[in-house]
Amino acid sequence: MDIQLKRGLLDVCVLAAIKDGESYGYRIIKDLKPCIELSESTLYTILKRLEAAGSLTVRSDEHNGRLRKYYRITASGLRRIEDFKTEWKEVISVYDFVTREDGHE
Amino acid sequence: MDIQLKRGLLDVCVLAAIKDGESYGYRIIKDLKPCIELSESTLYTILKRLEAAGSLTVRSDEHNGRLRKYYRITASGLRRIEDFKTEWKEVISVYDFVTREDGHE
DNA sequence: CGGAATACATCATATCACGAAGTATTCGGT
DNA sequence: ACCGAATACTTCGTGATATGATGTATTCCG
Repeated sequence: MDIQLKRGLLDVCVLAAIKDGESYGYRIIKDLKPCIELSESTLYTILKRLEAAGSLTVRSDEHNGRLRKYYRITASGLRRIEDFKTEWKEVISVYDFVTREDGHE
Repeated sequence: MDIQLKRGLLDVCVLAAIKDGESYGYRIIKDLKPCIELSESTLYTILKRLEAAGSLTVRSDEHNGRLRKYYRITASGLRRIEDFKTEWKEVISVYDFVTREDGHE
């Protein structure tokens, strides 16, 4: 998918990936793979950004002697998904403008 | 609208604004206003980018003693709009993922 | 006469996706 | 027992991009 189009979707995709329960980085990437592809460097940047914004919380835990960071969505993060849905109406109207058959007369 | 969402739409909006006939910068902004807002600096950056990409051609003309640059969409630009429509199917499937009621079980 | 509108241009800045590279552990196959 | 793949997270540099600020110059309207 075009990188510019992805920009508006990635953050909210990551939030959607954890909205039904805690998850961690590597698994988020795999869960999102059928939906949208993103690299590790991209994901961890996004997770940090979302944490800084208060959209999710982090908890470090040991899993088989290996560190894992579990991410959980917050109320603010859920709200962000709702805001996205609201904004989507605008996006659709832009899409309609772009794909309309004939012009502004 | 969220700036990240706009990023995927602006180029194609500008192309859509000239797809039914030549237009110029200031008018494009006004024509797009009901659809999507963009500043002059943004528009002229986009027009330059689209020209470099061969999506449109420019023609300078004098209008009431004042310079005007008229932009016309090319076949490649029209194709770009078609590509956008194709990609939109992916976008919709991402949207469905984000807004699905319940999780990946 | 003056300010708003028209019209285009340049620059600096902030945000962001991504590849590359690194560290460290576990697991499966032979 | 060994080795490569998979797991898991981190940091750094780069390139693309939207935007505000600022500038220049002309026309139109009250």
